Amino acid sequence: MNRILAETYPDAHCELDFRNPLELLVATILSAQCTDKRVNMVTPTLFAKYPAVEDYAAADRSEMEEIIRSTGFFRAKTNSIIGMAQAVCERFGGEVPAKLKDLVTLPGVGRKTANVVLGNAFGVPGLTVDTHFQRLVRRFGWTEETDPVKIEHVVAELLPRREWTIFSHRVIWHGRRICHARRPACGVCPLAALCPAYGTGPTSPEQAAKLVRPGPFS
DNA sequence: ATCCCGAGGG
DNA sequence: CCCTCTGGAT
Repeated sequence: MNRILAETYPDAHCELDFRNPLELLVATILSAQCTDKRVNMVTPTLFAKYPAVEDYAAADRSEMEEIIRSTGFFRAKTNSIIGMAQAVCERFGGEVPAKLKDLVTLPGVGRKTANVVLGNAFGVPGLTVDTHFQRLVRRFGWTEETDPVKIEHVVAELLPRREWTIFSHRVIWHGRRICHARRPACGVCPLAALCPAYGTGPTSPEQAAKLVRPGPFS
């Protein structure tokens, strides 16, 4: 399963734009229930206006809400970003912490967001169990669990630690392109022969081909 | 379990 | 109209 995904998505990587851990943390908070593409449309303006943690911590709420409005949940996300920044300044000396235990104490930062930052900004292997990941590993038949933490532990047992971050990206890319929540493109899926959920979506190649969403390296 | 919330696809 | 998009806090 992992081998085929690796061959299909040799260039899988984090698609959020960022230049440092703080920017990735902010971008990941914004990515909740929103496409990465949409996040990348607002972060250039956001990062220019708030270059440092101190700038977020002192930000005007309505000004920030205006910038991130199109990502949805904009009031909650503004509170999370400002609260996160204040906590980083007060409790971590202005540096984004590089430990899961510390990251999840920040407002608006859960286990999934923390693992994204660890894996992509700090080089610490982590499984990012998001909505795609949950759906896919269950369709693969790897687990029946619905609790993200349990799913994370099950998958951690099945893969070498060094594969955790890249595997998460491959799964997410596959979920975006082919294995959609609604009508997965089973007819053109490279995992079809191995997948217990084959048939969830259209199995004819012609029908399925119409459902494929082109990715950056399609 | 429910709320937060906008944008795009079917 | 409905559902879904790299969730987290209450």
